[in-house]
Amino acid sequence: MSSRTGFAATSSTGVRSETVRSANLSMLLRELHFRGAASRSELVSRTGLTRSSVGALIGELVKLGLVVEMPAASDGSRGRPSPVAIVRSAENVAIAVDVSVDSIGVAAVGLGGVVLTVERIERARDRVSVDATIADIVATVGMVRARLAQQYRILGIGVAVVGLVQRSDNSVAIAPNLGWRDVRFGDRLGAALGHAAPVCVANDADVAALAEIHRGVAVGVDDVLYVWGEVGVGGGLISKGEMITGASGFAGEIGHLPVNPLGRACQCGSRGCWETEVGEGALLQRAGRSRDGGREAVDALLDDALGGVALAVAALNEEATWLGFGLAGLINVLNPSMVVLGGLFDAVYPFVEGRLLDEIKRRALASSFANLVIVRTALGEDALLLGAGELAFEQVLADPLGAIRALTGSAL
Amino acid sequence: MSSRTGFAATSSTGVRSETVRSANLSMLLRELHFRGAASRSELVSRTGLTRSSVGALIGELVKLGLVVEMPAASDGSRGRPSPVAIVRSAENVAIAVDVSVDSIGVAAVGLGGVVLTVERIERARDRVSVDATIADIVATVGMVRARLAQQYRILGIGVAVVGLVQRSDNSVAIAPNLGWRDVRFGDRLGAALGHAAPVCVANDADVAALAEIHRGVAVGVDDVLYVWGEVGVGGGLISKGEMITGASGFAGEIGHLPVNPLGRACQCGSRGCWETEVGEGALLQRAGRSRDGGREAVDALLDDALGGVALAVAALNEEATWLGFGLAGLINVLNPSMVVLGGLFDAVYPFVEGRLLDEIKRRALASSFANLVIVRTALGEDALLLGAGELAFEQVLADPLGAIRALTGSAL
DNA sequence: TGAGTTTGTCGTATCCACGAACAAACACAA
DNA sequence: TTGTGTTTGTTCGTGGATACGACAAACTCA
Repeated sequence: MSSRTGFAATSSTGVRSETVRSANLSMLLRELHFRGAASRSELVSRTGLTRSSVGALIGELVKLGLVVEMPAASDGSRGRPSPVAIVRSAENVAIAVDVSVDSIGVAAVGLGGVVLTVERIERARDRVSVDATIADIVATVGMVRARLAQQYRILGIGVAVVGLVQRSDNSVAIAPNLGWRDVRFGDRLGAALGHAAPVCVANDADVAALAEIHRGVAVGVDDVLYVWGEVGVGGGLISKGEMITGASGFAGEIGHLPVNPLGRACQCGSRGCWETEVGEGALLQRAGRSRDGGREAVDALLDDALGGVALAVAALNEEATWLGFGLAGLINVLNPSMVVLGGLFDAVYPFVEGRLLDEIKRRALASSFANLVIVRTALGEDALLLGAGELAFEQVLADPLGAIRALTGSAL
Repeated sequence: MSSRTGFAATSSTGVRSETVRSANLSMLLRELHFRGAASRSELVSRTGLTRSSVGALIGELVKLGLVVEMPAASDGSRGRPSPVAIVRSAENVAIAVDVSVDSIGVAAVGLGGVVLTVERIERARDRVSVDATIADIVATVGMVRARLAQQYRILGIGVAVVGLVQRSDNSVAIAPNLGWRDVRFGDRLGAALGHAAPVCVANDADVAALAEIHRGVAVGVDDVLYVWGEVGVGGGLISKGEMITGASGFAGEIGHLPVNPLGRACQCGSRGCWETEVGEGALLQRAGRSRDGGREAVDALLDDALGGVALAVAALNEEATWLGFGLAGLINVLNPSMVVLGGLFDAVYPFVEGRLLDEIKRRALASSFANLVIVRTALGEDALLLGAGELAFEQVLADPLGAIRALTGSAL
């Protein structure tokens, strides 16, 4: 069904002509934000709008302080040179926050996706309460902001949390590793920061997936399955270029796909969940190590495997088999054109590739496997912060005029 | 993220003012098609458009022959009565086709979702070739059309096929039960029917899900998991009110979710697929019956269970357990707000309900289970035809003016 | 029968993109 | 250096589409 008319069909709200303006502004800003600086003539050909329209629209974005135009330098080609429009990264920032168990990361991300400043603080396991977390975030945001020299405004605040996040109200339904339950985290953090910019909270795997489709290996890919492993396993599901959130925002909990009826108990209450077979603990245990050795233990295990230690190799083989078992199922269910592996799975990939692909090929439908690409993440440690930045920018990108107007104290 | 601006954000095509007209026409027609007849004043309040706009738009739909207005009867309330707009069902029909293994169904579905005429022909297992199928469809369409008295026009042709359908080109990638492989079915059927109306082909489970969200129990529900069982198991995934098709259109093949590492071989080449545990064959075999006894054997089994036959009860209990095992996984992955059970699962539901819910509750995340509703399908045998009708109407609904114009010989 | 209410219709205003005409800025060749 | 051709920004008028206000129409109720 190529029914992409350019409008969302389900919204039963009438469309006025101002909506057109808003949509075109949004489109242009998205273009500059995601695909980088572009000359006006490039924008004309990319958008299909006329020169006059693009001129007026860019003018409005400039007036909003989101974009500047460079004075039209000659690039050697014939004809009058076109001024290059570019987002004002340094002046329009998002505060990106990554709430993990062992650390809290905060970054100022400039429009366009540039990480301007990063601060990460480690924290003890007894400082993961909601209040302590918020206090730590506020302090770290202060550090980040102190290091920003120029004048700037904050367009939004994006937060990635290790837990189930209810997207409708930015609340955390449950975060087992933090001991949180039904916390209106977005509201509370917003109040604590005391800033006008909207706060948007999401699950960490979803945020990582967002980073991957906007700034990573999956740029331009419409149907992506992002799989992230560590102690637990999380996933981000992208369909038609958009996140599948599910009814409450809990979609993507692929770590709790039951795969082994005879498996071991999972912390979620079930047993035989995928993450009990492919999580860090299972891998380490199979290699005869302590389940909670963490990333260092995994690295040691991989060294062993390189050295040919049989137990390590066997453990990785079993990891590959179970990884393929679960992935094949998800591929059959979702038919993605790309699977992106992150975290633990990124690390072990070189050791499991052959067996993993065999297992997937054996279990996935041939038609779905045919056009599938499996890749490792291209983003480093800042993936979550990049994604949280995109989360924060989403509102401005969707409606530049409205969002900037909403920031009343936005006199740049 | 409530970034529903009314426009699709990713489309990098400029929006012109004609697009506004098209979107509003589409919206009004959708309203009348899905929610039934409505007075002009109702439409005004539902869409947020002004009286003048609604008047003009309805006028255009009338001119296109899609809608008629009833002469404004008084309904007892104060004020000037508003004329009621209603779709012209009898004059605007879709040809809906259901290609199953044992039979072919063809219906004429009127705009608004009224089934005007149905014909179903049984066919032998040796008449499932592509050519024979197309011939049978053409003949049956002829029978259906002969029974339509009034003058009418065909707006589209929707086809549900038991197999993997590539949505981009309406081709069937593989249909094991029919022995088809890489068949450009849409194009060939269109040519054979020799009609101007566009042909749209989709997987049968997807089509059934479409029927369910538009005309069944899932009307108005945005995130739905439709699960359909028979010999095989299929699924239709709805996210934010739209079908998740996957990159090629193969998404929803939940029957091939691996669930049992020690399971039996599946026809897909893998082993331990969900459908080898919950399909008709498995249920019958566990009850000591022949695997391919078909629906009659299942009914007999259910009778046995009612009579307290131990083997039948045990088989149903095991069915419940495995059904819950797979459903829990899908619920964790997709976080739907409603699961709809069809076919075999609809039939066995009264016998498995308790154990099924227990199993899901045990294995699904509490947060995802909390707001979940599990229901049986509300649609009878014609579900596939209703869904195929919606498939066919989609283009007209998305762009009434353009679609009608494209039907050049559309002089009603 | 008249007052009050709700709704359709018509003309005007507004918003927005398009298109044509013109000017500006460049490369290239004589 | 100058002129030509090319590409692009700008300005202004036009057309499409909805909003808004005024007025007429149709109905209920007292």
